Amino acid sequence: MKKSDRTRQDILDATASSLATAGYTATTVKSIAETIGMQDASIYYHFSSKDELVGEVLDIGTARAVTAVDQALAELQDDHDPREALRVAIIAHAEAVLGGGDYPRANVRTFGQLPPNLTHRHRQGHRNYGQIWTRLIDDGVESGALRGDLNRSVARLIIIGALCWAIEWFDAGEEVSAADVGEHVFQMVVNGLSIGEHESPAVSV
Amino acid sequence: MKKSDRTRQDILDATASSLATAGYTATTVKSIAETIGMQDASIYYHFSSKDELVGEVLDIGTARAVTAVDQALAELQDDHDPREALRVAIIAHAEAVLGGGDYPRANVRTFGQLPPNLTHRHRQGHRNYGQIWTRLIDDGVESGALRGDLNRSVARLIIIGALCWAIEWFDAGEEVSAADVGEHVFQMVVNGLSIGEHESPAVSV
DNA sequence: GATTAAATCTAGTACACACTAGAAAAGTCA
DNA sequence: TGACTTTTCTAGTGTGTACTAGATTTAATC
Repeated sequence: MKKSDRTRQDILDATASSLATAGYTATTVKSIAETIGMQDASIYYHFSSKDELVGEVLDIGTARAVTAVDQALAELQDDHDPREALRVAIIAHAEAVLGGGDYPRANVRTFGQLPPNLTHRHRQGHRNYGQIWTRLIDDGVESGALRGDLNRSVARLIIIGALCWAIEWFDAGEEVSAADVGEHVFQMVVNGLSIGEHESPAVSV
Repeated sequence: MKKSDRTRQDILDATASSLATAGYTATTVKSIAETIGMQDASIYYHFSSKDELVGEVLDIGTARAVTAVDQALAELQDDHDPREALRVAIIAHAEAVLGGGDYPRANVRTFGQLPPNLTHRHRQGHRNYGQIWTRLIDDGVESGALRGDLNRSVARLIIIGALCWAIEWFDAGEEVSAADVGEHVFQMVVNGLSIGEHESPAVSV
């Protein structure tokens, strides 16, 4: 492995870490360089611009989240309940984004803070990720395991949103683990907080 | 009403609008001034700093969200179901943050992008808002209407998170209204997506 | 060990930002 | 109208940012 590759990796790691904890604006080229003991100008030998560097970090983050969910789903038995698939995916997402490394966390943390060109660059990746969840919900509804009276797209975004927002309050030091958060989201959005019979009033959307 | 008060209000409005759509970093003093046809230096006659101005916008946003939820709860009948209180609060929050004005939207949109001093300044406001929801969930659990096997704090944050993240995808132009989003969140977290009996496996947290 | 290539540093540029000082204009009221 | 206050503008400062050019050092190769 060339020295260049190692340095490049160090830069990516430092950037992911900074993005995950400090956000996009507070992640400056200078601060990244300082973290790994370099001059800021040296970064540009490895990356053509800050946004090129950030973009690569976000690409890695997306890929890792997708891999985590895909892998968790692949380990399911063939005759699994669609609810179980949703549960496994939710927990995998929670662990990837909350308990996992800096890359997926950087992705969620900087969502909504990125300059337009970076937002646009990752639109397709987000769409692809969304489709995993669309399929899970469609399977559930069509097999009769999940309610069909709700807007599936809205349902999908609510689940992902509950998980993504957790990054704002989740504290790895506390007694609640990333998997616990996932389990709670599953319990709430699939089984519901309510005790007793559902009323399920019609929601026409 | 003095001219100064009118101008001051214009500045606040422009700031709220910019924060709600562009976020904290992209909201510059110059851009605010341009919106209302002034020079950027003139802003400082009315506010001592950018963060003082932004802080005031966020204070107003918090106050409006609290008022919206409080008011909705006050209109409930005395013998209401605790689930109905939760429903009303969720929908009120959704309408305030998604369908309402720029001020509450600015609050949610800039969450996680603010400099430390502003984050600290609004910690108490967020705590107060959280307590409204804590009480709603406690009432539900203690009256036997809601499950008691989940961590109530996590449950509260998941509900608020699902609602707050909606600001990232909600499009006022589409056919799904802010109240629809609230109704969906309620249906999911309270009644659940699942059809049929709950399994409710024990979650020990 | 000399030669070449790779990697980093020094020293800058240009620009956008929040913010300031003091002059100018606009508004108020006798 | 004239004196005074309030509000806004012009013209700047200083700082932090991404980024560049070219010299310098470090590593690899013969």
